[in-house]
Amino acid sequence: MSSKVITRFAPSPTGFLHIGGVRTALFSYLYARQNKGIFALRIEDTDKARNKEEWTKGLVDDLAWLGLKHDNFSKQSDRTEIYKGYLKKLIDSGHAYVSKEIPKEEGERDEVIRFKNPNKKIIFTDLIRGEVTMDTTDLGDFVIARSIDEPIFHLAVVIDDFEMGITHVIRAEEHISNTPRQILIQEAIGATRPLYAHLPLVLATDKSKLSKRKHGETVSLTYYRNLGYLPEALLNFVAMLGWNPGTEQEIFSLAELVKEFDLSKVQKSGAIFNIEKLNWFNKKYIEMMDEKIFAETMKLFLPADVSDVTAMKLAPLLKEKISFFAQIPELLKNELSFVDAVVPYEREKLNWKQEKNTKEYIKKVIDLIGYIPEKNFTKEKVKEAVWLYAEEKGRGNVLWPMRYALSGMEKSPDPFIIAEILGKEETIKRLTAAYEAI
RNA sequence: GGCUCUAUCGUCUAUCGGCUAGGACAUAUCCUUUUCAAGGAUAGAAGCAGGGUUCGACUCCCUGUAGAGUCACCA
Repeated sequence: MSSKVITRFAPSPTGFLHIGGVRTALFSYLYARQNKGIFALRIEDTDKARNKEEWTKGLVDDLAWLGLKHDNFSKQSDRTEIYKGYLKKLIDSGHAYVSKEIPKEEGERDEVIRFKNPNKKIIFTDLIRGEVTMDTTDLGDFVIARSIDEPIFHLAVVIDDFEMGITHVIRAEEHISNTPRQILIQEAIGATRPLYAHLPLVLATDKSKLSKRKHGETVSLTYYRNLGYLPEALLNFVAMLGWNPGTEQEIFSLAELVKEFDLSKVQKSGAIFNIEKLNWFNKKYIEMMDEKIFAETMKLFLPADVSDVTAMKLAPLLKEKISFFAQIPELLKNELSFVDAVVPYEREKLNWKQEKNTKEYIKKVIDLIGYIPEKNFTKEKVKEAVWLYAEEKGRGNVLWPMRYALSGMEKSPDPFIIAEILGKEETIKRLTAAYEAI
């Protein structure tokens, strides 16, 4: 019988879900799903001093937002009795002992439980790195519990992985040096050894491990979530950090990742988190977004004073411009500020290059679009009304002043879409103002 | 410092002994275009160093170098 694959993601609730954690969770999820296995979420909250219930909620919520559904959920704080049983057995069998200590720091006990280190060489196979050998001698008799009721990380991990039947421990590279001592504990309690896969680290631009202390809030998923990055884009981006299918495909849905992901193709070296690439992925996913969903999401980032009608007209424009939603207010304030009011402009700039007949062109444009019924004032209709004339007189000669009169800016979207956004009345008003100014 | 891991364009990476070293992001230029953006095209840009092994090494081995991780009564 081949045992069913069971993977787990085991964060500690001491802060926001870390971007590296996102990838660890994703790879564990992918591996479980592609093998029709189980993906477990386990909250490692043995350190009472640092944990907060709200972080647990945040972790669960973030994972749900990403679409990484877990099949079962557990919390180490619910399992102290179980650890206690193992701890007793370990002490009775001589694998562990109560040790008198001299507390070095505040909060430290004068009595802890240490593991009796057999001081041997541990060799384990890592699915990504191959064979790793370490001598546990230099570990000494390490602490496995603060007291009989308070196990620490190493003990709890081993017991849980064993009891939950975890077959594949997929975790970050920083745990590689913890593995030998965990294997020692496994052997002492008679647990089977899971398969290990230590993922390369996600690095900051300076090549150091992304850490909250050093790199601030930009290491948390929440940060990107709040900026309006899409979960699909984040997942896709993070998946390509350290893994690739060996083909030239870059855009992958979660379902495709489940199909294509290959643990043995995971990179050995750390990957720098490159925001530019994330932006590119996110832009691609925004392009693929359904219009309605885009509009709804967009509203969350729109300043309160933008009316729903204007918002709807703005949507297609914004959709092709932004990389992430939080860029919207800034865009509205600068590039798209003409929506609210005429931007004061320089009269001479109404002329396309050295053109002298601008006044005449503007007049004609006002006439042409005047025939369009107000309720039918769309960018297609406006273009239709003006296009032939523009072709005749030279597109630049006609369209540049039209656009400049409407936006007051040298760079802006095309005049037709601006006209639609402004509406007939405002469009004619602005064109007339330009006509009179020149 | 000990232990461990890692090492191809600026960044993410392909190559599992045959390479004119491929792709993507970013950058630059050009085209398209009323401007911007988008789109299209093109360009520049890499095998850490030194030894082996081999007909042939980016690929395998060794040494060095560099970087990272870890050395808690955190996880």
